[in-house]
Amino acid sequence: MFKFSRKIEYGILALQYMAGRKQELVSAKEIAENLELSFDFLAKTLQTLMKRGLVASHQGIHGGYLLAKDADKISISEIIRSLEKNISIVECSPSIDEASCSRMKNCTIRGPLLKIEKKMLLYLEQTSIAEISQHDKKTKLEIKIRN
Amino acid sequence: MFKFSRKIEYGILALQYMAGRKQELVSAKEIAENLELSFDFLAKTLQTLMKRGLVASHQGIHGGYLLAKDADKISISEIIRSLEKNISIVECSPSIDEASCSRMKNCTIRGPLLKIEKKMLLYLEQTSIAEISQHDKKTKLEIKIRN
DNA sequence: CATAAATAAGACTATTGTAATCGTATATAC
DNA sequence: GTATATACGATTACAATAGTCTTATTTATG
Repeated sequence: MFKFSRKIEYGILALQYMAGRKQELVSAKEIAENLELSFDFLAKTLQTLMKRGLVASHQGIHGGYLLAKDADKISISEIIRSLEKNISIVECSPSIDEASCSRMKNCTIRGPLLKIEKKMLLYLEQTSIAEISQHDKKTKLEIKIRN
Repeated sequence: MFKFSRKIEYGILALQYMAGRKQELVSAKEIAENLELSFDFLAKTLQTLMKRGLVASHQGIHGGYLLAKDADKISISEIIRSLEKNISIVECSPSIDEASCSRMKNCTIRGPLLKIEKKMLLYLEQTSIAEISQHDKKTKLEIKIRN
């Protein structure tokens, strides 16, 4: 549990890449080659981000993608929410009814867990693509995401 | 992604239950019946928590489990670390070598992600079973964890 | 000492979610 | 009209989690 999925990884990497080329159309192919990502998987990820309004696309020859808004307005939280069905750490939403969970009436831990979740999501909300890039430029960390 | 696994759910529920019966031996059967959990799955979870030193066990008739330390000394983070292989949100550890990831040399996001991770884990570290129980007594939230 | 009730532990299967791949359609610059 | 790009659905492969079952071991107690 608790791993960032490859979708999220690809999303963050691609958006960050695009942030470095403001306003320019960047093709999925270029991103995949430069970051050594699977083209197929990246393409699908970018298409999802497009549907969710994080990036804009342009079809046809010389087409590609660009950020739909400033990098400092795109939070990690928003990326996750765009790519995953559900960002919450607990499966039950506030709107769920009693029939779907027998523990409903006297569950003792959901409240506290939602509090934890709120804190974690707040931080993800506060961290933007711009910040990540900034951080990177400063520290020049050499690290990897996945084997 | 980002869901608490059933193991974690069971661990938190069981530890909280045991916290309410300080020093007493509580059988897995009792916990399973009262919280309506799968006995098999709970038993396995408790055995793991025992190996990790979070609970102590007593075999034989009238046997059971009890907390190995005070409820305010058991953090959510510790529970997760005890039950999952790896709590980190990124798969690459600081000790990993370049051969295992081609992006190693110029990965731009791991540093920032580790920073995010550190923040989240800090909060999980700061939240104890005792706090969760406390929270519950105050608020009497009626919620559930899973369908 | 026999028995019942409890934990300990490993093996196995099922289910689910994620990742990866492929084929085809559509748009568009030239 | 062709080459190159995105759009999108279908399908397969794989891995992690969840769930089940069996057997062994421990121990209080009559």
